[in-house]
Amino acid sequence: MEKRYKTPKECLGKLMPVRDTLDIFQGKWKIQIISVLMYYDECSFKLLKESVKGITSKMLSKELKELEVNQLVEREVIDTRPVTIRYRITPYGESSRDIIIALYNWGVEHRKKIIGKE
Amino acid sequence: MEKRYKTPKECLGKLMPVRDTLDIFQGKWKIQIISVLMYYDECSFKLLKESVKGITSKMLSKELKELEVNQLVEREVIDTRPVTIRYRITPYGESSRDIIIALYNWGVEHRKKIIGKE
DNA sequence: TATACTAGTATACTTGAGGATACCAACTTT
DNA sequence: AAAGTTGGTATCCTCAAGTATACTAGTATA
Repeated sequence: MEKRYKTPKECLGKLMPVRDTLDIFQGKWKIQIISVLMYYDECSFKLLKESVKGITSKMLSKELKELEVNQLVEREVIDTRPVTIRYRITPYGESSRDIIIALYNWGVEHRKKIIGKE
Repeated sequence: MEKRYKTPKECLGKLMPVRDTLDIFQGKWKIQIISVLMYYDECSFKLLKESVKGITSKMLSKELKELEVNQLVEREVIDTRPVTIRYRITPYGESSRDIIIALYNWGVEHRKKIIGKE
């Protein structure tokens, strides 16, 4: 059995997938938007804006477009009067649920720790 | 059994822990630094800088300080000549492993999907 | 003596993410 | 006809995150 050393090069290889993920979910809003869509299953622009507290129309619109490009979210126009727009997580977007859950759980524990101290 | 409706207010409650977590891990580098520290168990400043590709001394120093403040990373000065500095994940920092794993796994699957397309 | 290494600090600078505000089209309601 | 609703755009602006570059103390090594 050969001896293995940990190297920056090997480390970078392990780090790459994490970097890729961070690239896609970067920014203040994308994770929050996905979380909200997972909560509601489907959602109008207005309801999203109310639920992702603090976000402006401009940012919400921009972030939704980027999430669409990456096929994490889909936008459906329904021919009613007036037109209804429905945002929804795609099946692929569903694959990020583990990330959301991990973030959620950590946040819950973190809050317990912080409160326990004060 | 009472009927339950999903509301922006209830949604915000569910979203709060996620927001808390995002606040702490925000930025381009913190998750990467933690990932690298988990890879090596312990690590010098130099090795960290080589492994977190692209980071500058200033950013690495700054981010490490913030991670220390949040008790996710510890810095040990060892009285050798020259002085050795050892960075390490704290036990509390270890609790973020699930997040790192989720990000890693998603990145791996994402890469498969992207490559499969080209 | 001169060069090199570790672990950073100091300073100046850039840039783009995000915020604030106003506005718009298409439609409905009163 | 006027006001309200949804689902956004269009501009302008700010600030902090991040970059670039140089430099330092203390030690070791050639």
